[in-house]
Amino acid sequence: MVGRPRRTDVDEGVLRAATELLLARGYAGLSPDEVAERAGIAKTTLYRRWPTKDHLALAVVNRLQDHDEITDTGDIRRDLPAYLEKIAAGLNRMRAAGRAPDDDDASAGTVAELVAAAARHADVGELERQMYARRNTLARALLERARDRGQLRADLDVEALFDQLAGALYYRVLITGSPVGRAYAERLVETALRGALSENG
Amino acid sequence: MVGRPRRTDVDEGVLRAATELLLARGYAGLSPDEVAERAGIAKTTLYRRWPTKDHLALAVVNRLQDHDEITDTGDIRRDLPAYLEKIAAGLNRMRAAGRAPDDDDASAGTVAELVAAAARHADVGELERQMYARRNTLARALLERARDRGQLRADLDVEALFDQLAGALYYRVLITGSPVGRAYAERLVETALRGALSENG
DNA sequence: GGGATTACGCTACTCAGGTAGCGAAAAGGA
DNA sequence: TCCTTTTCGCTACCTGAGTAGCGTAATCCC
Repeated sequence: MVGRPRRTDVDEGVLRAATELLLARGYAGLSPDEVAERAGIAKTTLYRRWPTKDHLALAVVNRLQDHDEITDTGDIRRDLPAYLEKIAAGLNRMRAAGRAPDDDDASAGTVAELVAAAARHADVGELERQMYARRNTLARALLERARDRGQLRADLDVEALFDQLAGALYYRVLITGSPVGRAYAERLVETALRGALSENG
Repeated sequence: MVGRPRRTDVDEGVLRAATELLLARGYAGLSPDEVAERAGIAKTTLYRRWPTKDHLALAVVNRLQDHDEITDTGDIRRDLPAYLEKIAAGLNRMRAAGRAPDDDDASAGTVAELVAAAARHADVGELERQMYARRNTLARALLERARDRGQLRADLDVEALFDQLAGALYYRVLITGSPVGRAYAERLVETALRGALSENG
């Protein structure tokens, strides 16, 4: 490596400042100018590391993700709602970013902006998908173990099932604005596990 | 009514121009300046009718929705995939807006921008939800008829089921970037109808 | 101790979405 | 006819995201 090295403390300072701003004022309030000022660097330096505000915002959210482990008690009816609730908690945190504590409008806030960011920049989309990938791998493994144990159908379409569960959560947050919580996670799992057909359907 | 009346032909001209731009160049290429110019009006007039670009874009998409009727043959296994396919077709059309015919990257394009627009402006969100409401009502009625016929469980959670089906489509378009089409719609319905549990689960 | 190379900070700039303010035009009502 | 009201078009402006270009600082290599 040749040339002047990057200051190693800049990334952390920037992400700290950006996190504060994003949580306090939401996506619209995340101003690159102000982040640079708070972090004590020049705006051009900021842009050298994160080429757009969208990139910066994703970096912030990525760092905020708790690297949740999955608990596998052996009973899919317990483990699955618990895991969905974790996903929902993450969504609700992002949904709440930048608004007053008593503000319960339907807006999806930061979640929606990140989805749009992924659509605007191919590389942001790529990173975002990697962020989800670990989580999805865990969930898929959970389902596959339950299937191997004989609790779930041998010919179950695991991908479709997981899309349905995670999808319903995102759908409510992004599209309908309905609440997602423990109770809803349980309804979801119950509906998906039992199926919709009647005995003679 | 007093005062100078609005020109009645402006709305149509603007929406025509905006539709052309949105379909040809995508959301980022939908420039209010250019729309106004093409429609032969002043930019300030445009903003008097649609207060932001997001409002304008929603108006365009709303007009593009085909007011699809639902077909109810009496067999939910046929009707449900058919209906999901219609939703998917709408999503794929928006997904394709503004890109080259051979461009099949994962981006959600206009769909994602509309979701973000709903998050940015409460009234846009409200309108968007109304747009979905009619569709959801139809689907819910379809499911309820099937339940009343005895094809679906009497105690089925219709809301959760619909969230799962529609949610999976949106999830793939917005989050994972996977394709949604006829084949996927059928996997989805099959998985949701049969349920995930094994016989002895 | 020189280059070569890369990062930093600064100033100045572009570009797009959106706004302010004003004079003129098109109506209805007295 | 004149007054009020509202729309229209225009010019000028604001704001926030992002860029160009330059002088200077820090490092590696010879």
